Amino acid sequence: MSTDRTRTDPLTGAVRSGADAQDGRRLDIHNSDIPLLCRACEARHKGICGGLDPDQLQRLSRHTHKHVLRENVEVIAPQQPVTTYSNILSGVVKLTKLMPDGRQQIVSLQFAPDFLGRPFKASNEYSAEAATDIRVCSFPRKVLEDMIDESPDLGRRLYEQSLKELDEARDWMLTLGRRTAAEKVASFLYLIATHIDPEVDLVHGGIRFDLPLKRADIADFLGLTIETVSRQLTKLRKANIIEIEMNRTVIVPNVERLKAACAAS
Amino acid sequence: MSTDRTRTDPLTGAVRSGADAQDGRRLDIHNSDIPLLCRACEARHKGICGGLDPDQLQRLSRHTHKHVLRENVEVIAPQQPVTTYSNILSGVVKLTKLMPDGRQQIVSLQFAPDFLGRPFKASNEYSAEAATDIRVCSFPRKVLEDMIDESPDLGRRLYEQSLKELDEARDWMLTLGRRTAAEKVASFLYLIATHIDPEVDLVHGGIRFDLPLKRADIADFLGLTIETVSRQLTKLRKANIIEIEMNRTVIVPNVERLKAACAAS
DNA sequence: CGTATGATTGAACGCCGTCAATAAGAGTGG
DNA sequence: CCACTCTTATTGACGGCGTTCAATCATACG
Repeated sequence: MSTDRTRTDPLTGAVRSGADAQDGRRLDIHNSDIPLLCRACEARHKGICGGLDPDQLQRLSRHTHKHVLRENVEVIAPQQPVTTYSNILSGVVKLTKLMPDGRQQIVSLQFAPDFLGRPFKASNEYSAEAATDIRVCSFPRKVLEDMIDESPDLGRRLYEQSLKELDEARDWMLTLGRRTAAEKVASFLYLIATHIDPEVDLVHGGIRFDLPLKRADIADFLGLTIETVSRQLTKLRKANIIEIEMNRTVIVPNVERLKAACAAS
Repeated sequence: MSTDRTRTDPLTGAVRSGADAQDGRRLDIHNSDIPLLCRACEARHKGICGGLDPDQLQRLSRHTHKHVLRENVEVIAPQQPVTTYSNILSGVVKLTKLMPDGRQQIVSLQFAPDFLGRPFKASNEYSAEAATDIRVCSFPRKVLEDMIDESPDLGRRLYEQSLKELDEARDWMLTLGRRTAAEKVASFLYLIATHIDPEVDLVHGGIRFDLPLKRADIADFLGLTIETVSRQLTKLRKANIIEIEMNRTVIVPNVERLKAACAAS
C-alpha cells in the first residue's frame, strides 16, 4: 500500500525518466532494464545497489518494498531473527543497545543511503528505530545473501560500508571515553552538521539544520543525561557558538568555532 | 632474520608434518603444496588465510615475513601510508586514538589470529602497537588487495572480521557511555578472560590469567584514570570477586560473580 | 645504592548526575 | 475558545563519583 505511494513520490520524482543522466557518476546504457522502482533512487548509485547489474536489480526489485516509517518505529527488533535488510532512502535511524536496568546507549546514527542490517548473523544485538520519519527500501534476507555470492562488487560495497561504520564507531569511542560533556555536545552538533546536508547561509558563511534527535536521544548517544545536554547547549548558545530556534533548529554562524569546541583530534 | 627463527619456532612446531590432519576443519589434499611458512599456522584456518587456496598461499607466502615484536613497538603508525597488512599469531595488540592535548583512548584490543589493517584506505586513523610481546605475519598491501579481487572467500572472511569488530566496538560503546567505573573494570576483566585462553582450575571451577595491559592502558581502554582503575581493582579484590598476584596475574574463583559485576546486557 | 617505572592509597575538588520545579507546545475534548 | 493533559525542554540546588594532586611503596635495572 505504501509501496504504491512512494513509487510515485513527488519528493524524488521517482518515475521521471532521464533523471539518471543528470547523476553523472554512471550512465545506464539500457535504461529500460532498470526497474521502475530503482530509477532515481540514490541508494542505487551511492549505496550498495551500485554493486548490482541491471539483471540483478530486476531480481532484487521483485522482492523489494519501499516503506515510510514514522518517528520511533522499529526497523530492526533486538534478539529477533533477521528476515529483511533495508536501505535508508531518507531520514535518520538510530541503533540502540539496552541494559536490563533500563540504561541505554545509541551506538550509531545512520543516514541515507546507508545499508541497514547485519549479514551472516541469525539475530540482531541491537534495535534500529527511526529517529525521524524515514523512507526505507526493504528486501528479504535470502535474496541479498544469494546475490553477495554472485556479485563481488556487491560484497565489496558491503565490506566498505562496514569498514566505514567501524571507523565511525571508533571515532565515537574517543568521544565517549575521553571528551567532556561540553566537547561531547559540540561533537554531536558537528557530526549532524556534516551528515545532514545543511542549509548554507552564503552571506555569512554559517549553516542551519534541524536536529534529528530529541534531547533524550542526544543524551543516550553521548552517554550523558538530558539535563547535562540541555545545560551544555545553553552554554554553547551563550558563548555565541550556536543559536537555537524552536528547540530543534540549530544555526552555526562559524563552523570552525564549533569544530574547535569539539577539541577535535 | 627473525623469519628464519620463527619458521622453526618450537612453540608452534611449525614444520611437523601431519599436524594439519588433527585440525579437522579442512584437510589439505596435497600438503606439499602448502608453504612451509604456513603449515600449522593458526591464521591459516581460523584467520583470513583460510580463504586462500594452496596456490594463493604460495604466492602470498613469497612476500610474507614473520616478526617478533616487543611490548610497545608500533605495528601501524597513525597518519602514515599503509604499506603492509598483518595477521596476529600470538599476543595482544592495542589500537589507540590520540588527541592533540595528550588524552588517548584505546578503541580495540586484538588477539590471534586477528587480521590487522584497514583495507581500501590510504592512511590509518589510529596507531596499532603491541600491548604484549607479539608474533605477526606481515605481507605487502598490494599482494593482499589483488587476492581479494580473485578470491571471494578471502573477501568474505575479511568482511566477517570487520563485522565482528564492529559488534565488539559497539558493545564497548555501551561500556564507555553507560557503565560505572566498577562495572567498567569488571567488564574489562571479563573481556580478557574470554579472549585469552585462561588456565582453568578444574577443582574449584575458577580461572587464572595474566593481564596483557598495564594499568595505564586499562585506564585508556576504559575511559578512566589509572587511580580509579587501581581503586576499583582493590574493591573487586575486597569483595572476593578476584585475587591478584604480582600485580599482573588475576584469579577469578567464580566467573559468574564477575559477570554479574559487569551488569551485563 | 640510586634511579626509573608501575602501582596503590589518601585527601580535596569539581564535573556531572539526581531530584525537583517550571515553562512551553501539541493534542484532545468540552 | 478554553481547560486539561502529556510530552519535551530548561533551570536550580545538592550530592556523589571519579579526577586531580600528592605521598608512599615495590620491583627492576644500571
